[in-house]
Amino acid sequence: MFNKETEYALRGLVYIQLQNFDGKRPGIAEIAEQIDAPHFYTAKILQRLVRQGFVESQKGKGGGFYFDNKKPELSLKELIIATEGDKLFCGCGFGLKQCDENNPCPLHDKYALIRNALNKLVTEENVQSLAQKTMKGEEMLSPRLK
Amino acid sequence: MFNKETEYALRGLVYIQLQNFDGKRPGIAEIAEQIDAPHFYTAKILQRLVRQGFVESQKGKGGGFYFDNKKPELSLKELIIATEGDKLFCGCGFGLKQCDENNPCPLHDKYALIRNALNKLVTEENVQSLAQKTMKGEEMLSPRLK
DNA sequence: ATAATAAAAGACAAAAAGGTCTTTTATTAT
DNA sequence: ATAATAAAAGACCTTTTTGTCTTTTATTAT
Repeated sequence: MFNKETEYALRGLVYIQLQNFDGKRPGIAEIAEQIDAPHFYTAKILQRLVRQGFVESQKGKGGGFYFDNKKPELSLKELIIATEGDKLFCGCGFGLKQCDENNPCPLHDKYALIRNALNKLVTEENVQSLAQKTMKGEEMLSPRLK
Repeated sequence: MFNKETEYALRGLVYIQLQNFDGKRPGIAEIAEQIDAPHFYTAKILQRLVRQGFVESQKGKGGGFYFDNKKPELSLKELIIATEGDKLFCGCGFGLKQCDENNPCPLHDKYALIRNALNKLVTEENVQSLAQKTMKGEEMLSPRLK
């Protein structure tokens, strides 16, 4: 469904938030290892997210990544649109440039229902809500990490 | 959602079925033009589908592509799995190798609902049912083609 | 038989996605 | 001040996806 970049970004950010809850600011090496993602690629992805203002970072000793509590929660939709665009949320299942109720592809009616459900999911859920689930329950960020 | 290969395969096969209903067997050039897809790439994709037995072809004068009426209808699920694998139907939204009810990622519960709905859609719908919709109604295969 | 036709096969290439690594810059504890 | 630390920047590479084109093979109408 999502591409690798989105998957690593999702897992990475949730891990950062999870550590933040605990008063810690994890570094790249720790993050990549814990979410089972390629070290340098994860670094590159997080750098982009920092530049876009989705997450903050601190250089130097004791540095790492963290969320600015003054900023609103980061919805999955914002994040996904930033990493892979909005095709998933607006695009036609058949790949038509123009496809809507008035000019539907043969898949439109049923596909639109699923697309709407997906929209709802990524609008409602955010990095913080997912981190909370991981903290409270059995949810996990990698096969190794509880 | 789907990759280009899947999109072209879907549109191409529905167009073939649509023409078959009309007693015709369209050739590559016609198909590619009508579904607004790259000529040679469409050819390559259809060749693969022929080799896999999803659709039939006839070389030489008067040749073209057609469906074998003796074969069962071609579900979208079979087709999609052939073109891009089953990640969409089994994979974890977070990209975890192992993620299920017992060992869920933080997105699992809500994501599984959507994945199931998608499964239902592609299991119920098939190339023939989509072609019928296109024939009867306002559904279209390309912005140009009704 | 022959010519015309149309798919099959496969080489090739551009673009995008995914990934690695080194160097630079900023920060901070000492 | 300095050394250690950690992110930022950016060059570079590999693989996959997407796309193009030429040559070959099969079929059929004549």
